[in-house]
Amino acid sequence: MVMQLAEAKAQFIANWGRFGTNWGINRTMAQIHALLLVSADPLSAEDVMEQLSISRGNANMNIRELIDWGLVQKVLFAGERKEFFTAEKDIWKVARQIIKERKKRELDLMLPVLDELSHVEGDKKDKNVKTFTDTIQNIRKFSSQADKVLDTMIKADEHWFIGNLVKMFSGKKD
Amino acid sequence: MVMQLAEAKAQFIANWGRFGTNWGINRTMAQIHALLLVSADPLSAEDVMEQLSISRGNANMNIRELIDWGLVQKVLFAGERKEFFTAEKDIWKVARQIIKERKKRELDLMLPVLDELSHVEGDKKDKNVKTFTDTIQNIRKFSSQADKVLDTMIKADEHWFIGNLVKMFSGKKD
DNA sequence: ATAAACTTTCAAATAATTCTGAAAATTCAG
DNA sequence: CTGAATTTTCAGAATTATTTGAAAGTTTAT
Repeated sequence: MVMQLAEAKAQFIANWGRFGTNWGINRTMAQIHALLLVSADPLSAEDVMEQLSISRGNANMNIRELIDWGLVQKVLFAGERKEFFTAEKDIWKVARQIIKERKKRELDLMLPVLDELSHVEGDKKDKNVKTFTDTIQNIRKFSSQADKVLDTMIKADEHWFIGNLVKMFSGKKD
Repeated sequence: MVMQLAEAKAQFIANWGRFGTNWGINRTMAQIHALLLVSADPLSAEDVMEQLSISRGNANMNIRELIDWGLVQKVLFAGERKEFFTAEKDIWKVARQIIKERKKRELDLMLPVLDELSHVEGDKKDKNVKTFTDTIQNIRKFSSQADKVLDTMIKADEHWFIGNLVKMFSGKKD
């Protein structure tokens, strides 16, 4: 079955919105992002309000949030008073930006907490103490490995990264 | 500063819970998971209710959800009528299980939608049509690459996987 | 079969999040 | 400056998500 652009766009926006809620992002923010991803030209706040049937305040706040995340940019046109907004369309760049921000907001906050928690006072023979310290260590090790891998991804060029993964995954157990 | 076990445990549970909400998981579910992660022995529903000050219904529903996710198992003791629960403590296994489930619940649902959306009717010269189809294609390509990488991770053994990543990231631009 | 022990369900209550829209603030052309 | 155009703010409303707890359901020992 073949769709018209308007219907396909609506579908994409709805799905991207639903998807977003699984990632701690609110539905509207994800929908605005989706709308900008598939719009050829920058849109004004009014365009966004109309196309998604949302209020001015809501549009404003969520656009600001998208700008904070580095996923959307302001665009100004000569002679136009209004601000317009556009989204980065290269998905590899989008993914890297999201990884970068989430790492900053989550992993970088979690690591010091784990360090703190690894100094627990108590009898090493107590199995509850042992389980606690072992689990925290385990998480700490995992997290700092993830930290390194993510840092590399953030800096990586798409082709280099994907090329390496292909090499890695096609070579079986080498 | 050195903490007592009880305090450290409370801190860990609180942080893991806060963390979870960024991942589309509700706070209580993440807290129960945290509690089980640092408990040496399996806990009963009552233990969970008491230690987290939550109701029976809440404990029951969230434990079931954790079981659905494959992160928690029921444990029965001979002669005991009550059910007990325990969590997998190896974080690499936990991460793989989460990847597996999220892939099933998200990526596997998204891919067919993207396929559907890639058949848009319309003038190829229309830049809105072009932007739409290009963006969808871009996302599709990215998603199916991610799909392959995640499948490999799900099957991978920790040492093989980490070993390869280290090789990949220490070799610079080879 | 009975009943105690335990688990599950789910309607209603509560809490958390998101959204609205009008007012305040800002910007800028004239 | 002035005031029209535009953006930002935020208290209250609306919506959505989570939690409670009592009743219903299930299991098992006797």
